[in-house]
Amino acid sequence: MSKRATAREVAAAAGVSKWTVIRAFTPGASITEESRRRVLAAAEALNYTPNLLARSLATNLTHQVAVFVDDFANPQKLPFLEALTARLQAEGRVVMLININTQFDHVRALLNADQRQVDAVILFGTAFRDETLRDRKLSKGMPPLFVLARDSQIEGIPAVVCDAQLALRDIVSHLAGKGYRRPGFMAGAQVLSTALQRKHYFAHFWGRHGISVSTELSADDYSWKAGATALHSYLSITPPAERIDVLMCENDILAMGALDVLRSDFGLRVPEDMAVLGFDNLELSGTPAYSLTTYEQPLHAMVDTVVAMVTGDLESKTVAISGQLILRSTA
Amino acid sequence: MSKRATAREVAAAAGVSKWTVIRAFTPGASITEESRRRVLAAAEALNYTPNLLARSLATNLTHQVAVFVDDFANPQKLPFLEALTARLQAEGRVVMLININTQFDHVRALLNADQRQVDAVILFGTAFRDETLRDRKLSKGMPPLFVLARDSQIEGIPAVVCDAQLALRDIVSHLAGKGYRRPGFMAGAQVLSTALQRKHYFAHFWGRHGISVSTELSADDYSWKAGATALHSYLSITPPAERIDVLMCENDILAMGALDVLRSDFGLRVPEDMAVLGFDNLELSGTPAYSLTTYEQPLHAMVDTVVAMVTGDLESKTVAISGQLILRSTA
DNA sequence: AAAGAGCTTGCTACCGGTAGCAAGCGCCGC
DNA sequence: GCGGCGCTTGCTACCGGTAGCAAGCTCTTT
Repeated sequence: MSKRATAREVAAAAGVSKWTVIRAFTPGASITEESRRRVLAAAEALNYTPNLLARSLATNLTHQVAVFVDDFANPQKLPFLEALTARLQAEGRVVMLININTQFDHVRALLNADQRQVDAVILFGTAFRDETLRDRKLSKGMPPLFVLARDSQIEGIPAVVCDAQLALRDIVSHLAGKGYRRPGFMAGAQVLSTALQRKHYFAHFWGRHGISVSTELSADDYSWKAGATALHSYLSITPPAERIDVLMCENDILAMGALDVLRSDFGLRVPEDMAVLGFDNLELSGTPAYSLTTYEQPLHAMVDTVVAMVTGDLESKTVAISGQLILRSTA
Repeated sequence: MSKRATAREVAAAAGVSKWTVIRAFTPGASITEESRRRVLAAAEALNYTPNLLARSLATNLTHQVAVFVDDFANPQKLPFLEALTARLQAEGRVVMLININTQFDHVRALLNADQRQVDAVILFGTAFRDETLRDRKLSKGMPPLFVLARDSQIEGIPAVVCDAQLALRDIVSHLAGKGYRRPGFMAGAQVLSTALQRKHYFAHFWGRHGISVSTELSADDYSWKAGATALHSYLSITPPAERIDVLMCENDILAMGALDVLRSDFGLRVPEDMAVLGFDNLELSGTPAYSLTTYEQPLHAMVDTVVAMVTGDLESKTVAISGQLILRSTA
C-alpha cells in the first residue's frame, strides 16, 4: 500500500513542471492538447488524483457540508438524509454527519465544523438556543448556518420548513368539517419550536371555529413509546365523557404510539371513539395496520431549497413550503 | 464575518513565534507555563482554534471516517448511524456520510473518499463487488475498508456482522420445536451476501431436521411494499393446502409487509395459518399492531467492534457477534 | 523584418499547520 | 570559572495544492 502520487511525481514522469500537471486537471486552464495528453497518461500510470485536502487548504473551500442531527428515533430522518446526501453529492458536496448529544453538544459541534472548514452547516431538525451562538463564536467567520425542518429561533439564520400555517389550516378545516369538536394536541418535547408552531396554528384555526384546544399532552421525546406512554396516562386519568374526540400528534411516530394504546390497551375504536392524526407520512403510516391520516412534508422541495441556498443558487432566507394532507382512516 | 485567526496572528499578539503558539495547543509539547498562558490569552482574545485542514495535510491524518450507505429504506439504519456517529465522535473521529446510488457509485465514492484522505471507510450494509476494487484502485494507498452488518465478499476486507449461524440455529430450533414443518424464506435482493448467509443457514438447520426449504420468495428491495408485494403474489398463486406454514423474512421491514398482506388482504391468522419471523427488531416491530417475532442484532457490540478496528485498538479481522431471539406473537 | 498579440509554461509566494534540528538560556556541579 | 545538561524557543523544510506574474514561444500583422 504505497502512498498517493503527487503532482510533482506526475510532473517528473511527464517531463513537465508540476504547474502544468495541475493545469491538466483544472477545467478551462491554459494548456496545449499535447501537454494535457502527456500529463493525463502519466497520471493514469501513477494513479494520480488531486489531493482535495491540499486544494481545500489553498482555496478555502472544502465542499463539505455539516449536517447536525440530534434525534435518531424518528424514521422520517432517513428519507431526508437520503435526499440531502444525494442532492449535495450531485452538487459536488459531501455530508459530514454530526450527532448532537450530551457528549457532543451544539457548541462543540460548531467549533469542530468550523475547524474543519465546512462550507455550511445544516441544522436538521435540531433545536438550537440563542445563547449557543452568543458563545462568542458567531463573531469570527463561522460557516453559514441553515435550519431544515424546524423553525429558526435566531434572527438571521434562514430556515426551510413545511408551511405549518397552511398545513394546520387544512387539517383543522377537515376535522371541523367532519364534526369533531373536542380537539387535543400531543407535542414531542415542549421546548422545541416546531411543536410550538404546529400547536400554535392548531389552536389558532380551531379558534376560528370558536373552539379552544385545552388538552395538550406532551411526550418525552419523538418515539413510539413516548407517544404511547403520554396517551396511556391521559386515558387512565380522564373519564370517557371528558375525553377529546380527536388527537393531533406532532408527528407520525407519536401518533402510532397513540393508536396502539387506543386500540390495543383500551379497546377503543379509531376514529369513532377518538380520531388521530400524525405528521410526516412515514412509509409504515400507510400500512393497513395503522392507516394513519397524516400530513406529508414536501421533502424534496425542502431539500432542493436548502441545497440551493447552500450552493448559493438561491437567496438565503426563511422559506415555508406547503405539503399535502393524506386522508386515511384514522380521521 | 471576518476570517479565522491563524497561529501567526496569535503569535504576533502574544509576542512569540508561531511555533510557540502551536506548542501551546499541542499536549505534551515543551513550553513554559508562562508562555502557554500568554498564548492562550491571546488565542482567546482572537478566537483562535487550530485549522484542522492544515493539520490534516501535514500529518496525513484527517480523523474522518467515510460511511457508505446504499439503502435508506430500512429504518434499522438509523439506530446504527446514531451509534456509529456517537462512538466515532467519542473517539475524536467524524463521519462522512456517503449515499451510494446510481449517480454516485462505489468507485466514485471510494475515489472521493480517498481524495479527501479519510482515515477509513466503513461499508455499512452495502453490497460490494469484487470487480469494483479491481478497478486498479486498491493498488495505491486506499484507506482501509471495513464492512459493517454485511459479509465481506472480498478477501482481506474485514467484516463485522451478526452471527447468522447462531441466529438461524436458534430460530430454526425454535420453529421446529413449535411444530412447523413447511418453512419458506423471503429475501430482499438476491445478489446480496447477507441474504445468502441467512438463507443458507436457514436451509442448513432445517436440513438437520430432515426438512428442505423449497419456497424462496424474493422482494425487489428492503421495504414494506416489496415485502407485501412478494407475499401477495405468492399467496395469489398458491392454494392454501400447498402453502408454507412459516415464513422467515430477511428483515423486519419485509416481515411487516408480509404480515399486513396476510392479515388484511387475505384475512389469515398469524401464526395459526402462517407464522412470520423478521430480523432486526425495529422499534415498531414490538408494537401491538405487529408484535413480530424477530432476532435482534447486537448493534452496540457491532458498532463498538468496528470502531475499535478503525481506531486500531482491535485487530482488523472478520468478526461475527451473536444476537438475541425476540419471541413475540407471530411465531 | 520588426513589432505586437496571445497562448503556454515555469516561477515565486502562499494556504496553515507539523517535524525535527540547532541555538539560546539558565542552572548545576566540579 | 568553565563545561555540560536540559529545557525552551526559533528556525528551515515540508505537506500538496492554488494564484497570479512574467518570460518564452508562436504566429500574425504591417
